[in-house]
Amino acid sequence: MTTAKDDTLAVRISKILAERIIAGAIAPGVRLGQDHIAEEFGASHVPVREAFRRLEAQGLVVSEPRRGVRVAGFTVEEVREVAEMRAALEVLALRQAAPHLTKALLDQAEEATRAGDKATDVQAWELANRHFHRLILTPCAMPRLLKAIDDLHTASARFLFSGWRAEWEAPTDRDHRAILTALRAGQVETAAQVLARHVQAIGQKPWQTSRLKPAARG
Amino acid sequence: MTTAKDDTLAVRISKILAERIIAGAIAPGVRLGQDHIAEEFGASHVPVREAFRRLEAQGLVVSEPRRGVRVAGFTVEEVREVAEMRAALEVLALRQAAPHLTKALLDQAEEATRAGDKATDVQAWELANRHFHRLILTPCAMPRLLKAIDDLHTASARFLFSGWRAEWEAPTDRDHRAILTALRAGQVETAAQVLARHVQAIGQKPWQTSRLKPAARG
DNA sequence: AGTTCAAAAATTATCTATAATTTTGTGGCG
DNA sequence: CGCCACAAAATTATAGATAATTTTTGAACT
Repeated sequence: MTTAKDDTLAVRISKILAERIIAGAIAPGVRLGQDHIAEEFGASHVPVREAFRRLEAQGLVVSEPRRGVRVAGFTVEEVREVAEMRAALEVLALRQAAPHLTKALLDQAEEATRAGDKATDVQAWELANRHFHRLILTPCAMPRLLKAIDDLHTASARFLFSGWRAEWEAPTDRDHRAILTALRAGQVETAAQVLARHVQAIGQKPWQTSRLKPAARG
Repeated sequence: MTTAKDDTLAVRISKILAERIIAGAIAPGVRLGQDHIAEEFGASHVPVREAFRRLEAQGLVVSEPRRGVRVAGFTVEEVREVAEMRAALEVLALRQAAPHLTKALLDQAEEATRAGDKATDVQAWELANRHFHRLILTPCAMPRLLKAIDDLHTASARFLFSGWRAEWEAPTDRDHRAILTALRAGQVETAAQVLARHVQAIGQKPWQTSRLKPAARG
């Protein structure tokens, strides 16, 4: 599903590397050697370099000239930053999307929420969660905005998958339902406010108990 | 100033191309042939391709697989979209920056406003305008947010330089002064609201009289 | 023993040349 | 007039080589 056949090789490599980084298979701070990656994919270094540029634009790796690229680390501040940006942009998207929301779309969104209820692992839940957000935001018809939100969502998924949270169900799904209720009642501003708090909360909760440490390895 | 000596060749090429696109030297829709560009810069196609990926991430070009890249066009809807995104993100940045704003910074911002008053061409005014926004937003200390705002500002500059506006001074500078007054009085929310309207207005005004046409060439 | 400096190794960044795939343009033919 | 085949051009990808820079290694010296 993720790797389309008509994509360019650089795009395919970047998608696979992105999946690994998001899933935590490659730790933050680890260096990605271009020859090493090229050899693994049976490719030359040229498409690998292009893949690096794509990942850099997404914020998944950082590149220092003549020093190669390394997996981006994430501090508490960066997690908060991504959450705040998501909140600001998703609220904008929701306000613009609201007039175009149909009953059918809201029903689909409710189904996505139920799918989140039934999820037994983080991956499945995250899939349903992303689906919910996309369903209610896409009708804004602002491609640049949606792309930006999607990249931020990807960054959020990194934090989610790093294994610090066991209670990802209850509060989130309650928020989802409150958003849908408000939207059905035509109370767009209420929905936007709940959405803002909902997204911000994702970036704030876990560090009350456990602290996320960046990888020591260089 | 724009091209640092220790930058990689791909970065230098992308910066020069970005300047041309922003200045309107290359029209929207025009195809950028990699060999053509490579020859002009006396480089090979490898760094040129990497430069394309950077420009793509900034939204200055669009890339279609196996078809090369072309300068991104901008429709009325896209201009609005960029303005709305800027408004949302700059408001967020201002709220976070407000507690760290010092009198010295606000004085600098006022000086930037005065520089905008004295500007005789669009380029000089845009430089002062960007300086003003950066001064009051940078203290938020959120690098990802600031980078996103900067890219959106670049996109705004494209519209500004496309020659549709002769009256770029009066209302903007009035807004700048209102923002500074509110900030000095500690009225952050007021400042944020003026900033939001101010940025949104940039994307709304000109099309009441003259309409921007995309390049006809395909 | 620890620090500093220099040589060596590894890696990045680039170029040249070439092949493969795809798009595009042209011309003929039904 | 439309459609198919063929040719030309451009993008995408590979391979090997070279220059420049960073990192590592090792040895001399205090």
